[in-house]
Amino acid sequence: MSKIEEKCKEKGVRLTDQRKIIAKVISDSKQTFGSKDHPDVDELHKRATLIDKKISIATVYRTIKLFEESGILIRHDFKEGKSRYEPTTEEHHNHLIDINSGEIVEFVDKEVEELQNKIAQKLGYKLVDHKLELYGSKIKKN
Amino acid sequence: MSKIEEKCKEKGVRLTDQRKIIAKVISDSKQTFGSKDHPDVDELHKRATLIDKKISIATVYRTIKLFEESGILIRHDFKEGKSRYEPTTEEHHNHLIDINSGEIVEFVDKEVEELQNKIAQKLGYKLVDHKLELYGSKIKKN
DNA sequence: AAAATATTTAAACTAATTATAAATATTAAG
DNA sequence: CTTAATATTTATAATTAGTTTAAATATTTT
Repeated sequence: MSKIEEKCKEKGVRLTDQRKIIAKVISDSKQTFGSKDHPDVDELHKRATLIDKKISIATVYRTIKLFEESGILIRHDFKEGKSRYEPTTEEHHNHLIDINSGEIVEFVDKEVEELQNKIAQKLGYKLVDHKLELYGSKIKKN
Repeated sequence: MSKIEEKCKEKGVRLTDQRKIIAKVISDSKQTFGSKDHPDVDELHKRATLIDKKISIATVYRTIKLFEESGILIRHDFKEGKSRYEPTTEEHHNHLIDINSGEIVEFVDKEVEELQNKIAQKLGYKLVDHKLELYGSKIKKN
């Protein structure tokens, strides 16, 4: 059973066949593609239909939304228009997006996290969510 | 003449009546509403029609795009779906979005800027663009 | 002032996403 | 277990933000 399936049980989300498939697809994205993945809805649908060719795009959208609301996965709206998804990880991380290839590099930086909290507090706010995205191009070594 | 009109001249963007109106609306957004504003296209259109009720939404979209490409204004894609706009400022700044009211607080933090550069470099990238958004709720004082 | 070029308008079109109604599957009650 | 009640899925229609197009208007060039 995938980690996402476990989480569904925890959160009381009923697991239908379709949801199991979508859960597996998302789970696998991290496993087999590594942190470079983060598929969009079309890609999730495409991968899901490899398992069950009858699954509809509407179900993918609905399930993704359900999973997001249950904190099972995270949606990202990078600068490209389409949303991209990844399973929720224990540790919060940020993203660097390669502007040439679209590849994603994940990183964690404690300093940044602390700084963000400090800033919010100074402005009189309680930090609820935050987004740090770096866009860059690869430095070639010689 | 508004600052944005001046910039258009600099960049060689021809100023039609409609563009002048839209330029004024954006200029005024910072002036009269302060940093809390950042209107979306609908709001820009609404304000523009107060000056000329014949101006079409397509022109607003086209002009906004033109202004953005000329570096005259900045588009933001916060978590709400619609893009919101502000005139380009000399100094780069970040945004804290009030999740309850949609209000925006702008802030500058040198430490954050430096940190971002350092992180990108460490990952082997040249930082081209970056986005830091904090989402928070107001702390009530007692 | 006429010809060439650019912009605007209104309306049609896209792409991503959401809602709806009928069909199918799941759960609960007898 | 078998029917009624509830939830989910499918296919399709609707919606929303944004873009494109063709005809009308305006601006610039000659």
